[in-house]
Amino acid sequence: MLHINLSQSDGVPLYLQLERQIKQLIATGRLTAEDELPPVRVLAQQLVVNPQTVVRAYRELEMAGLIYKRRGAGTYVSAEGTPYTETECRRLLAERANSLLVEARNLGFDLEKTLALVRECSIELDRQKEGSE
Amino acid sequence: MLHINLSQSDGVPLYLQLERQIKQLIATGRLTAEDELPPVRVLAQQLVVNPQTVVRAYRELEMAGLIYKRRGAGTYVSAEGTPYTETECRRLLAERANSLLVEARNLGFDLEKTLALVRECSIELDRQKEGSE
DNA sequence: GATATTGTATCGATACACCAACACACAGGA
DNA sequence: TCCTGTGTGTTGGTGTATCGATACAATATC
Repeated sequence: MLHINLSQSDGVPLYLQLERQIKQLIATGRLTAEDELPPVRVLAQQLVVNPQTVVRAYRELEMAGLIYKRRGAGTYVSAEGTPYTETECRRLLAERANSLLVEARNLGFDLEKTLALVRECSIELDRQKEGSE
Repeated sequence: MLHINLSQSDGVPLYLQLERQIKQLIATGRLTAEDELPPVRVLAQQLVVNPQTVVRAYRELEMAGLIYKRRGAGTYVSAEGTPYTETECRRLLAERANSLLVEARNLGFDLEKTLALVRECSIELDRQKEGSE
């Protein structure tokens, strides 16, 4: 069961959110060569999204060379995955952290208040995760 | 001169990015009642975006009661500016925090490591801020 | 071969961003 | 008083992207 979280309200297209998250799973080795991805219908149902949206994400990932598909069989991680380095991970996350911090600051949340919020969200995420496993 | 930054690549619709940032400017008092917003064409040129995109953002903000428009005159911040309640702020930030956490988790960062990163970024932001003031 | 499972193709509704032409408000001169 | 120019927001139309619904085609399994 992949841990993927899609937001309907943040404006980023669903297929793009999905594509990015799968990319990260591959990049960090949580999905490795020859691992099987869920069938489009299954993942679609899990994410409460149209199968075509998953198809779109899979297609983009295939074009990027990260996965390959075999009709009737399934979708698999290809061997050529090029995981991000630790440094790249930090850079990616730092960008997100920065936009969170800027927005928090604009809304009157200081650092400690923001950190507390992140902690709360983390607990909430864990709770959801447990419930679904 | 409003300093607003739109990203063409993060997937969020331009009008929505614009709308959110103006909302924040109002929420934090950088724009206050009766302040005049730039004409749609001017802001559009500044942001290198179509005037209609600004129109869209202004329209949404007007429907939210945050600004009002006078044809031939301009666009102004309305007096009733109550952009966000404390609850709404939390909800907004919680969404950002969630996407950060999901991405962090996917990239192999646990909670504590993520919090440490956020702290670092905050320090870095402060340093930049000092430099530019 | 028959059937289930998987990905694929096509179409429609809606949203986004752009472009061009329009309509209103105001100021200043005839 | 009228006209006209400039500045403002407004309206309608086009192309592309997103997302969904449905029917299709290839492969695996028995």
